[in-house]
Amino acid sequence: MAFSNQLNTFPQPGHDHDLCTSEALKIAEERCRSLGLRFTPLRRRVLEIVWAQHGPAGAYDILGKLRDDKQNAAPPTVYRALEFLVKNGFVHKIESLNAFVGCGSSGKNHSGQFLICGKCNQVGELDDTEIAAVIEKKAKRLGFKVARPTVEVLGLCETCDTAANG
Amino acid sequence: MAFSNQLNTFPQPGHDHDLCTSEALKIAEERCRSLGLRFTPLRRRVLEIVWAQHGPAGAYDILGKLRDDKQNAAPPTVYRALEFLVKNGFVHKIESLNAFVGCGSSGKNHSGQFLICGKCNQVGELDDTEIAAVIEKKAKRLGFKVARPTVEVLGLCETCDTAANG
DNA sequence: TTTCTTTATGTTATAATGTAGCATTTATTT
DNA sequence: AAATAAATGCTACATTATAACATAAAGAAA
Repeated sequence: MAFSNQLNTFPQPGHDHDLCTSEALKIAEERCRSLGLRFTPLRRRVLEIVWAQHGPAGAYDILGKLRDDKQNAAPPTVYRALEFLVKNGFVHKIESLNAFVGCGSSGKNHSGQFLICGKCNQVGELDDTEIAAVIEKKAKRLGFKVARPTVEVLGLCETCDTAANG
Repeated sequence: MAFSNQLNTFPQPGHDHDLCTSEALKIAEERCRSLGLRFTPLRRRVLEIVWAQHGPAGAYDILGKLRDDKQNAAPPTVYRALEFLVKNGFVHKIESLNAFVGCGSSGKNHSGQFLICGKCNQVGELDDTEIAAVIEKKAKRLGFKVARPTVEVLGLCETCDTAANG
């Protein structure tokens, strides 16, 4: 399957937003089927909402959106769906923002590396093996066994930087 | 000034805990004086409490301890002191734990790199220029201007790993 | 010194984020 | 069809963090 849009790295201003979402949903659906995971309507809907933002979404933002078509939704509704989506690699939690973003490379490597623009709040996913390798190497040197490495880089994306400084 | 104890990297089981604390306080005091910052009794006490744990401390844990000798302390009391301490590099916030640890290298580089043991909850500070450089390089390649890079590695420290797997 | 100004702290209330626990429903297996 | 397991509904609550305004303390200017 070939996808026309970049699900990785930093999202470009003019990119096709809806296409990202529909591709992500399709990938999740397929992957769940092949793994025997239950991609329920609720989980699907939450994933859709997360992607619709194409930027970090707080759990309560998601809850608000979810309530548009599901009035009885409560915090656990969202948190449980997110738990499933995060556990299975369809969504990442950005710890420094207490927010969630769709994973641009579900199923592949999951290094958990993010570029967070402090201006437009967009998040780019890096998934860089060299970064992962250096972290692994240095940790190992200290006898530390790496389980889940996280890199969250706050800064300024190219678009915002250009807009600000020419 | 030479310090006998390792304020950096992963704390060893037998290390002199109190010495870490007193050294960290001394460093903070000196640095504040030289920079014209106000190292008030409250801020000093909060820093002391953070170091006393020698592991990540939640804001409300700190508040509890603070109340032992300051009954009227409230959340803003602690959060404001922490804000000062973080801003000036004496304390780091571990985003993935919503907790705070004393900075082992106040005043030097502040790469914000942490090894977090999921077993004993100890946190080691890395401060590795190679890791920082790779992140910087890869971000730059995407036109991203790095402001504050954070690396939080969840895993198992040598002590816990040895204890578990021989 | 005395006043002015800034910075820090006190205090109350509330916002934002996240979970526990148990009932009910829906799916899967036997 | 019955039994089991998984997911969701739902209430209540726990944890983390901040807003807003009053007071006090420190530093700068007169």
